[in-house]
Amino acid sequence: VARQDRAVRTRRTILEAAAAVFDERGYNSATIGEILTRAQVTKGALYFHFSSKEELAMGVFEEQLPDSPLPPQDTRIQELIDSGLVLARRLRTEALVRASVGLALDQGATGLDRIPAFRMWIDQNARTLAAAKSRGELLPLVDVDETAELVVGAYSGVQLLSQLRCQRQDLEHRVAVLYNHLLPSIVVPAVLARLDVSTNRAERLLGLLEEELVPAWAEAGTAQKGD
Amino acid sequence: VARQDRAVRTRRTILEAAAAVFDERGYNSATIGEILTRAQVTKGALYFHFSSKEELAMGVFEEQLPDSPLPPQDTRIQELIDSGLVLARRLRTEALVRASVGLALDQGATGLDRIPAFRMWIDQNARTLAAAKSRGELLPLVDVDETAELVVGAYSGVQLLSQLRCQRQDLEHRVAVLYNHLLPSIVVPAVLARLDVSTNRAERLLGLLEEELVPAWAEAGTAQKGD
Amino acid sequence: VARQDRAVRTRRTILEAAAAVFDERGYNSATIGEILTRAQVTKGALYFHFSSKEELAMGVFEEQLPDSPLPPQDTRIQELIDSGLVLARRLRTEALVRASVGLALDQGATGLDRIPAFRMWIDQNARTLAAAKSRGELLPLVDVDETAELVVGAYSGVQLLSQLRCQRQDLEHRVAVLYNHLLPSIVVPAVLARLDVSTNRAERLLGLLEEELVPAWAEAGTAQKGD
Amino acid sequence: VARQDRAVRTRRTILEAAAAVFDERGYNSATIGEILTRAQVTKGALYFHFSSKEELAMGVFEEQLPDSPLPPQDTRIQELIDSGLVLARRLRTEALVRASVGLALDQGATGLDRIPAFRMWIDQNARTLAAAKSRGELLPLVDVDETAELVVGAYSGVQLLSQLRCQRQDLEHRVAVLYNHLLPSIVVPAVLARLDVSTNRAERLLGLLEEELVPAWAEAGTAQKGD
DNA sequence: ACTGTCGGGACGCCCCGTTCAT
DNA sequence: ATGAACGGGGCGTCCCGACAGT
Repeated sequence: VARQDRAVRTRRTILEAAAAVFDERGYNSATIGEILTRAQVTKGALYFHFSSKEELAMGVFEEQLPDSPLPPQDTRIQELIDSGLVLARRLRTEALVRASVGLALDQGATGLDRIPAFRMWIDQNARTLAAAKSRGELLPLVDVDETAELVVGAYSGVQLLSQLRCQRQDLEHRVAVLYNHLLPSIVVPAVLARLDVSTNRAERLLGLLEEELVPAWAEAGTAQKGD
Repeated sequence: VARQDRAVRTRRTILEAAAAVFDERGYNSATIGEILTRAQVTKGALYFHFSSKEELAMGVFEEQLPDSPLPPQDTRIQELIDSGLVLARRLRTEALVRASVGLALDQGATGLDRIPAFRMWIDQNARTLAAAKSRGELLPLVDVDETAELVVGAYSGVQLLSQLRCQRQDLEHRVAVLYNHLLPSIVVPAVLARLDVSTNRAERLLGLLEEELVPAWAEAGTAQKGD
Repeated sequence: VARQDRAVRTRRTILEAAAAVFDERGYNSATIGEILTRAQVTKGALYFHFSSKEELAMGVFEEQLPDSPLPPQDTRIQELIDSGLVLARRLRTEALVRASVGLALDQGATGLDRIPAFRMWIDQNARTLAAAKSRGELLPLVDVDETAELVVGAYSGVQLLSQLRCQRQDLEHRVAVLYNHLLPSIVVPAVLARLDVSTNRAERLLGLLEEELVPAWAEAGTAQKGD
Repeated sequence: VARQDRAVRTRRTILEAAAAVFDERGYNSATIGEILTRAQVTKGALYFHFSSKEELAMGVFEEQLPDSPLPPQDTRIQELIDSGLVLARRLRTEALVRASVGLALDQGATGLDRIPAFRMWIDQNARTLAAAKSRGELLPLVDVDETAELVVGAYSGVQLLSQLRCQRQDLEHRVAVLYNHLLPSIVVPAVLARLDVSTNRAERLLGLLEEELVPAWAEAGTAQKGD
């Protein structure tokens, strides 16, 4: 099994390097060669784990799926905000997440099916919004699907601009601004007043997670999901 | 001089083809070869007009600068909306505009200075917002610069998602949704009630422009600018 | 006739520019474009006078044929030396001569027949050596043809090395050294003692020429040639 | 390791083909394509071993450095002659040597540092001449450095002319002629009389080398070097 | 099972000599 | 004599196999 351990590590190394390069250069300009150099791995190794550049990209793509589940909140809409803020933070700190989003937005990623990634993201938001609506958190006129697409689209754009202007350094702030501007037209005033959209909320949330309080409500969270 | 006419036409043909390819493939994946094929032009012709792929991209970039001036409106904020809606429409109908925006958002466009394009767009919005604010159209807490960046970022993302999902066919609708969600947190209620954010407004505005009523208030518009 | 004057001047301008570029870059790396720029002439003009790059090179090649005839000397061998020293000087000062020699030595000059140039040069030397021999200036064992080829070959190499080391700045000195080393094995001691191989001899000779004493023995020279 | 063997062979094949093409066409006119064809190798193979045309040229350049050491002789000046004659022979029989010299003389070889090659050659000659002088083999007025440069330059030119006229077929003869003409003004008569400058001397020397008498005085030679 | 070396070839960009209408 | 267009290659990049070791 020692063998497999190493294999897993190698795979991870490659993925990490690929993520970095994809993020910096975009799919097309990223070269296998640079990934190789950065991962300190040879062609043979890479092609053992991934049989093509495309598959490598898909590997990066899928690697970050396990969204860390977040602590449940009073309102669904707060949970929506939380996931957005946490994503912002992870975008700044985790190359794989960065590359994932980058790839999804990269027009040049020929042959990569970028739609599912957005679908998942949108659906996730739509589900949360639907739950919020059924609990009376949203204004009556809100169209859940439309809003979900809007939020994802706007978020993507904000992230892109942040990247262009300052390497995403102010991403969390920009995302907070985005939510602050969108929520008044989505959420009922009573709920709106109680939402926390502060910039450092993501940090606090992730702090909690690492304190291993996680498992507790991780289960609770999934149990509660179907309410 | 007839000679030069043809040159101008050729240049235009190339630009148009380049715009299409850049739009479809992204800067990096676009190949000179495909542009050549699409433009029905030879390498020689292309390299006579543009000395490199990069310069070609810059050509596309600059070609659409002439924002058609729009008719002045009662409120500045309505003018902001108008420019957004009109841009949405042009994005759907004009390949060059499409490519311009695509290029500006394209990470792979090495050596292309994408920042100025955004700067201009943001500044334009910031100026309009400032004017609106000084006329009491905005809520007191609105930070003009922050909001301008937000609007541009969100718009970009919405446009990107629309492209991905349906080739921008519903772009105008999505932009309208965006404005409908953002404005309540920006504009004072009194003004908000009078805004027109209908999807087909862009079409109507551009219809007017072509009726050549343009010159009339084009002058008036500039004269009034200083109010 | 004014027309023709201009044509001649244009032709000359082009030739001069071509010479410079050929000299600096070599035949293959020289580009029509650079010649055009340097000559301040358009493509049409160039292709009116020379129908191809090759022909242009041939033009450069032939332009310097008119070896300025030199004043006759007591011994034929001194005349041989004179022509070598004068060539050295012209190589330093006249771009066309430089380019001519450069082209003749340029392996990359595809399609250019470089042999005739050498033939002429060798034959010229052989003739002078033969005359010298018939007048008893040479050692009995000297093989005129062999020696002529040797001199031309050695001269070429010395020139090349001088170019490589210092842009031919010391060419005249090197040529003098060459003659000083070769002559003892070619010329009879009595003549050898009276030869002038000083470095600045070329300058003095060319000085004379410009004082227009030229025509006088120019005729005399050709008359005497057959002796 | 069998793998590596093949690589070494491939590398050699490429070098050989490159040498041939560089020799025939000159650096600039030589095309990678022709080298590929001649070597029966694909671009991938070539660019695995050499990352650019320039580096390929440098490879050719360095490959022939190992001057076969020659048997020591009674006089240093004879050793000088020997090295010249042997080089002449190798120029005729070994493509790599030919290309090396060709490249060094090729003006078009942009980016190739041709000067060191000449420096080495000149210095080698200068050292031998200096040794000869200190042993009283040379005429008192001989300037060692000047003469070394002369010899190298003249040799180069003679070689060039031989190539042009008959593909270097008579190179050894021409080199012999060169030495025969130069030596009388360099060497004292007593030594001069005993020198062997016969055309086929190179062949005899190389014959000895192959008879494996080599090692014997190869050591002796280096030991003796300091005398 | 995994890693490294060497090689294969399709393109990509662009340079450059040349022609054609005017 | 000119501006515009033509098109053949040139060099180099890059994704990827084919195997040989381990």
